[in-house]
Amino acid sequence: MQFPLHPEIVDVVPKAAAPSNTCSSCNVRELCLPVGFNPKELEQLNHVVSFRLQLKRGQHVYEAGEKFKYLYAVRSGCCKTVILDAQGNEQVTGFHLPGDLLGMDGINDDAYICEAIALENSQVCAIPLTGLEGLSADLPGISHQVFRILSKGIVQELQAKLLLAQMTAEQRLAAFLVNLSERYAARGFSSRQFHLRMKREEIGNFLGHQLETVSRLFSKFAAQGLITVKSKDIEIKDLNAIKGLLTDDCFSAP
Amino acid sequence: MQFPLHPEIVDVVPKAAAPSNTCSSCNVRELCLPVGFNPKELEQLNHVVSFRLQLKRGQHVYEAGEKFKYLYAVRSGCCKTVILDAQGNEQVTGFHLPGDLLGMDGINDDAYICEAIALENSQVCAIPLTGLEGLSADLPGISHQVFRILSKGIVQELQAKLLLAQMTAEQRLAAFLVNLSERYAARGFSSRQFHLRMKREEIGNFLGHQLETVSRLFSKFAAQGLITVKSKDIEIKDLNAIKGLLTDDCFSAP
DNA sequence: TCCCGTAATTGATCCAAGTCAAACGAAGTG
DNA sequence: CACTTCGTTTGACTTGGATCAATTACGGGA
Repeated sequence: MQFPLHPEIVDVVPKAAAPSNTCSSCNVRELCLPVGFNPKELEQLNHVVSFRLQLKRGQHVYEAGEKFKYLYAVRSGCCKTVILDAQGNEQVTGFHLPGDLLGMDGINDDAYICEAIALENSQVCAIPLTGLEGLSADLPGISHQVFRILSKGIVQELQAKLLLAQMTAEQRLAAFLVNLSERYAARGFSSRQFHLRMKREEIGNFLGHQLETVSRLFSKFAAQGLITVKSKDIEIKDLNAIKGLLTDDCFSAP
Repeated sequence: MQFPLHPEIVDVVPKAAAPSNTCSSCNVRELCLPVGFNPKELEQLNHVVSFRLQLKRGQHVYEAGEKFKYLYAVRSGCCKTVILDAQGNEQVTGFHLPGDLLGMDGINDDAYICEAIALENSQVCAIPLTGLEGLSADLPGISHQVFRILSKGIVQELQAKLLLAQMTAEQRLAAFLVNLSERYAARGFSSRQFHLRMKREEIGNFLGHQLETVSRLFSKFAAQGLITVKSKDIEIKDLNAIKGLLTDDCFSAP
């Protein structure tokens, strides 16, 4: 079920053909690049978005080494980003939900360092950076918005560093669940029940562990009554207890 | 020997008093924010830099939680950046040499997430982001330059993630030495001999290991003839062999 | 509906790195 | 200069998670 690395044909959703498909009407606009934009700014952003891609599960949004052209905003679905080392080992660098921006690693060297792959059928919006720069004459706040979003990317990576450098496997998985729960909640989905779009192997890789470790910990958490696990369906039963694992104070008050 | 967290008095080096202290004349300008700038752009940048700080070893450039005001460029010396978790555990997020920019994590939420501390007597230049934004009317390339530098920060963190998630202790220390060696070389210092400004504990923390592990590996590398270690003075004896550790192919050609 | 390939679980064993501890060395202070 | 403190090295032992291996469960296609 391997899709071609870079599909020749993808469904391009032209702006004109789907007038409802705008940033102004997008239900993740407050989680995405235009967070806090006024209607005028939103309207301008509509014109900057070059196109929208409909991706099937397994398809690439962009590949490592490809020339940087766009930032991509996830509009629906779920993507993973991956960095490859010299020997071709994959390291999953993130899981991305609607509103998340992909491709920020490509600006520096004008080529994507990571690659982004859809974990389920997904829509992404292609936003040319030059287009945003063009807007900044009219709307001077745009550049600052991009600064903030890039800075947010840095902060997220720094926090991931903390997780990878200091936390136990148990804590990492707890942090992963809390993070997903909060992000689903922010998007209007249940924070208690959700369906994992990635497999154990990808979770393990992302967290710096093996898939067996992830599987064992899911079982352990379930046995402790913290969650229920039915394959990829997770139900959070005791969010506070899961959060409690993150503060490694083993003498914490009951 | 604990310095006050935020010293009341620091030596402020006013621009007017030290005309040679400009970006145009700075010997790390090609490694710093103005990489690739033409003389006109450099001249403009001189006026944006608000002040330069002279820091003693142990002094903070900025603290976590402090309101974001400036990006700081290391002009001389060496700084570390540190992120603190909920329990106050420190995670060293980077070691910064002349030309490196600090504080990019502060843009997102308008407050610094990390803190930056001088590891030796150091000079840093304070660059207000608003000042850079002000320049972009005249010099439209400035914003893109900041995008690139923020993107570079993201790429560096992604590579660090790869290191923390996949590499053995040996590989991490090897990567650390190669990285330092290359960065010293880029600054015109010896790539073979250098003086570590940080202690074993800080190296270990940065690499996600204990200080004992770092110490043992320095001894091991020395026993293998890859380096010599005299306290904090390192001499690289066989850079290729050290690089070879990074490609974990144990059947690599001789 | 039944297959078949993929994903997930669980067990047994092993090892890299952590932890604890002790001794040594270097650097700053009165 | 000696004292004290901080940093480093090295050893002995422990352990969390990796690795190897064997089932079991799931999901998509005919």
